[in-house]
Amino acid sequence: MPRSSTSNGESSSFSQDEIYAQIVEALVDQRMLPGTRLNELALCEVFKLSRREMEKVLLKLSFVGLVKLIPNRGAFVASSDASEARAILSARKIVEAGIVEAVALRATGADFKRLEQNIAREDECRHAGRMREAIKHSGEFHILLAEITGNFILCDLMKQLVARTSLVVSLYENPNGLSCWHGDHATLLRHLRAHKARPAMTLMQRHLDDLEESLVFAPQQDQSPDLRAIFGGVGKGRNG
Amino acid sequence: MPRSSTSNGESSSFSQDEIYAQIVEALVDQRMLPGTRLNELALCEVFKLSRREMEKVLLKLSFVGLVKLIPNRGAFVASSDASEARAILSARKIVEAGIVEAVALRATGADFKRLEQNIAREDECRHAGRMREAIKHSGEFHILLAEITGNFILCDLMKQLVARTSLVVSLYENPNGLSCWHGDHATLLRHLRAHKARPAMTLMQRHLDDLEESLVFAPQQDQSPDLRAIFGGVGKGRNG
DNA sequence: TCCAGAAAAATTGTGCGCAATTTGAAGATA
DNA sequence: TATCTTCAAATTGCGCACAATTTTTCTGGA
Repeated sequence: MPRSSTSNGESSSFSQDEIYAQIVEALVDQRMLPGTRLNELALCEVFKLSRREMEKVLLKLSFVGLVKLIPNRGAFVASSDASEARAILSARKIVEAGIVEAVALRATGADFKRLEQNIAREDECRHAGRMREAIKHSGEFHILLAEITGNFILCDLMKQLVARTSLVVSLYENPNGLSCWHGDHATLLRHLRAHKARPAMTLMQRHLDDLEESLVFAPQQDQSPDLRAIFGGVGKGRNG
Repeated sequence: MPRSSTSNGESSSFSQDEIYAQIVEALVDQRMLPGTRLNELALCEVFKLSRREMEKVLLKLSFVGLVKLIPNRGAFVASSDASEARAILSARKIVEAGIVEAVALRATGADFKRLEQNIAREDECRHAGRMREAIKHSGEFHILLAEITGNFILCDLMKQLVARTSLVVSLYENPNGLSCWHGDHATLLRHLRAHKARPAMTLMQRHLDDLEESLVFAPQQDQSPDLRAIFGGVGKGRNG
């Protein structure tokens, strides 16, 4: 008998890793906003997973800071306060400066090709007005840089940090700001191709500085806003 | 009734975090070498923890790469191959360069004091011949640097990387090498006090380069060496 | 209508026990 | 003696059921 069956034989039966990836993707795509409660049984139902296995997935998500587990209350999409948000971006500045330096010194033609393709895809989405997809590609650019270093530890770390950044942006992005520093990636790629490490590092630093400055850390909502708080007090009556 | 009871009322009852820390400490102190099997029930017995809770601790240890969980076989102290060992050190070079730069630019007198005390303690142990303790302090120096940045993400990351480095060293250290670059920390502190970021970064880089070069990646043992492998083939007969 | 207080429902926490697998040892055969 | 097979012991994997807690709903009084 296959190991991952859930008492009905025809389930789609994803593996734990796949489900972890799917949830991360949903968070990155901002389909679930910070503070959203992740009902364990509902997740089990959706993914056809036992509670025990889902518990492990949620544990992993909490270890990487994407989910907060509150005893006896359950799992919530992580909702960073300003200090934590700044720590995430600060960590990125430090780590990505090093990554960019390594890439500038050691990347090959095939690597540049991958970066180029990513930028092309992002532009494509952006011009087609599919901003959500464009933002996703934008994040993947940074992960791609980590991949090019060939260091799986940095790669995992960047996946975490990019995902957490996505949550932070959805919490604190300036609704007026147009978040339009999308030329940066292309410029960075030129620096990398020319093996100009120092300018590449400076640009990455400024890229992340700009992102941080585009955020507005006004106290807009509570530490752990529930669904009710997010969707307002309209949900009380059940009639149309 | 207290939540963490294990059916006998008088247990020492550590929390999960405390036990996690204790195991990490044992690994860092090289009281358990890479490849050592961590028997779940035995750990439950020692720490007076239920299997379920211990499972979570082991899961966390595996997430940070200190333990490898093999399905149906259990938990083993992580035994990195050469490629993984290099990745760990390479990640440290990139991250710690950034940390050192941040510390050089922003650290205060109190921070320098902490570093100074750490160096003093390490020297003390070294001169007293308590090398194991000296090595531990040496590792803590690097964690201290991360703490001084005030960035908890970098701090957690460095704790992981230092611990994993300790495992790598115990696997690959050159038995002839004396591993005597212990003046580096003091020199680094001087650079930091003088806010000389660039020399400090270069020194840290060289410090880690030296560490890496002191390792010998000869194929000395298998991927998952069991206790038998470690303690040789002498254990078959039971008579003295 | 509004606000405590209590009962009910929903949800999470976790020990227990068995199934599945691996490990170790004993036995058979050449 | 060495090697393969077989069987028993040890160990991990995991569903289940109940306990503990929180959340929601219901109720009565001001």
